[in-house]
Amino acid sequence: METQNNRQEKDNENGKRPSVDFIRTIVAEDIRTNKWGGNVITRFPPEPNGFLHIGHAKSICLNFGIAAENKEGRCHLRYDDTNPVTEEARYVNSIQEDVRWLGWDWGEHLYYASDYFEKMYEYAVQLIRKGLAYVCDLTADQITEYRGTLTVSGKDSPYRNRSVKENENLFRRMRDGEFEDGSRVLRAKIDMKSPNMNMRDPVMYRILHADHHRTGGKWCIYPTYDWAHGLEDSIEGVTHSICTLEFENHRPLYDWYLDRLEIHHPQQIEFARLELTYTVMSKRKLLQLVDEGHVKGWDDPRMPTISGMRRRGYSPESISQFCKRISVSKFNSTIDVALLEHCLREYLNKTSNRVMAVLRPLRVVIDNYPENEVEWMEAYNNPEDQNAGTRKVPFSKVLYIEQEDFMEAPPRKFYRLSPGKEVRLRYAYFVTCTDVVKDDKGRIVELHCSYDPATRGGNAPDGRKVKSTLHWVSDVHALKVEVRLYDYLFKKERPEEVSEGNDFKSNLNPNSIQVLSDCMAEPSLKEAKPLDRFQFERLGYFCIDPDTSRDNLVFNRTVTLRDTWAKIQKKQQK
RNA sequence: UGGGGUAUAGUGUAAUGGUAGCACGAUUGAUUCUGGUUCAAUCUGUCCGGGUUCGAAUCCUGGUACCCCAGCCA
Repeated sequence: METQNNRQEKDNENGKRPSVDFIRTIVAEDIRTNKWGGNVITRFPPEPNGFLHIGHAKSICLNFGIAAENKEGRCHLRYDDTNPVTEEARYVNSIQEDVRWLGWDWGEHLYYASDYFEKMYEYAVQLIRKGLAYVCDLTADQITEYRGTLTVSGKDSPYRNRSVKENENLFRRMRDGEFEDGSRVLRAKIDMKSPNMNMRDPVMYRILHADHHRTGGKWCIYPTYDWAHGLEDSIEGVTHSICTLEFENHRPLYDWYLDRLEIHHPQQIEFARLELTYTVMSKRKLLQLVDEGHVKGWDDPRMPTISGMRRRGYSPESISQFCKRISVSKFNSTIDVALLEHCLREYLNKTSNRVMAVLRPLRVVIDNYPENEVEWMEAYNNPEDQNAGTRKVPFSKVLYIEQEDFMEAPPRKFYRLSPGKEVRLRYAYFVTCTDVVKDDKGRIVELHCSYDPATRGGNAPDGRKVKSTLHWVSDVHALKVEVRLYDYLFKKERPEEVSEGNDFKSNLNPNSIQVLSDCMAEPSLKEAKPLDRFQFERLGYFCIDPDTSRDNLVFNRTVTLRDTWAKIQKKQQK
């Protein structure tokens, strides 16, 4: 919010009007004209049938954000729990945890659509009495048939003209459980010839003898989305009911119900849902990945779920920043995941303590360094944050460096270690490679180097420069840790683009996870706790996974550092 | 001639009749004890055709493309 205010000030300085998205423009105009008595009441209305994902975060930041920006604003967290067959209490809990983690507070405004069931029933009776709703005995197939198609208008149900009395009686008996699932529905009497399919006598209630996660067996009729949603908004006094684009066609129905009932009528506003490259965003597809075991659960660090991203090492700040940057519009867009990663790195760079860890260790012996000697070298915890202080890192005769930091026959622009070359070991000494030891298959197993004692701390008194600085870990002090490397879940930028006969899962990336169990980390990491974040120098940002145990530290790679060398390599290969 | 939406650099997003700007990205260079960070420069754009106007991304008009709708899901 601070950023938002700063931006507005800056724009005003230039004499320009602050640029805000179209929804905030509407809200601001409504405040100016006192349309809602100065109130701004929004809501975030998830159905508890899955975990929240980054797309929901966009909606959360929008709804809670708008409320927070306005003096009289508030945002409700409301569970849209009108379908007992797909909803579960465990989802209710995860949703609250995620919204809270993202930094938002609904205060006492936590609501459930299921708490309004009685009230909704009464409103339905009102509509029946006004002759605007009727009980229909057509089967589901028949209803579909009578509805017509996009280009052919529908025809009236034979039950459309039942008397008010009969409708009231039948509806009462639906509620009382006299009828089987699917045998009858309550429908709004609107217009079977409407070009908008949603207006062709939509179903308001269906019979469902199913236990609800909150109301248990109390109800056997459940309201449909269109009937329920506007009532929920109305009952809560919502002013701006913000939803995604696919509900645009439903707005006339939203308006119709509230107009006929003559009750508080919020304004529905639609925006484009978030799509991201290299991932899928629909709950249905994410559920499929979980159920079919393509990932280890809703909170798998590869998932675009809030819980997955949290476990991966994302901060709420970076997600909020991302939502701010992408803004809100009605254009169906796909955001480059690089922008998300940019926001992530931006935050992590400023806040993460640096440590040294080696992912694929290569043993290095410093031949001229005294046996059994240990020096504790001073290292900055975070060069971006002076308050982060320093720590001591042990240096000794036998070390590990990264396998990829050594090449026997280096290509052009390879600045790292190779035979005869001198490099710096970060915060320690300059070393020169003197010998390469191989096994009988010709694989490099050990390096021998000499060090220059005059370069202690990392600088040469004679002023000579070195092209490269390597990270390292002392053998005897090293913590052996597990590191899980993640890549995009899908190989294609747009996983939905598939060849004939395939679905999005054919684009799954088989290498989206790689587990390294023989990594070496500096000893300061010993006391790290789940969700602690670090930068492994020169490698990326890492976060302790909850799978960590006392004798096995497990790290998730949140995101790599930007890697110019990798780009050069890629180009050289071409 | 079913209805409802949307079109601005590669990706997003501003400009509300008056210099098409910003971010990400890409490229190049500088700085650097992280090939990180930071800094500088460069790159690429108004869907198409007419019209109104001194002046159009913006207004009018005619096209085109894409998205959504035929659940008793939300």
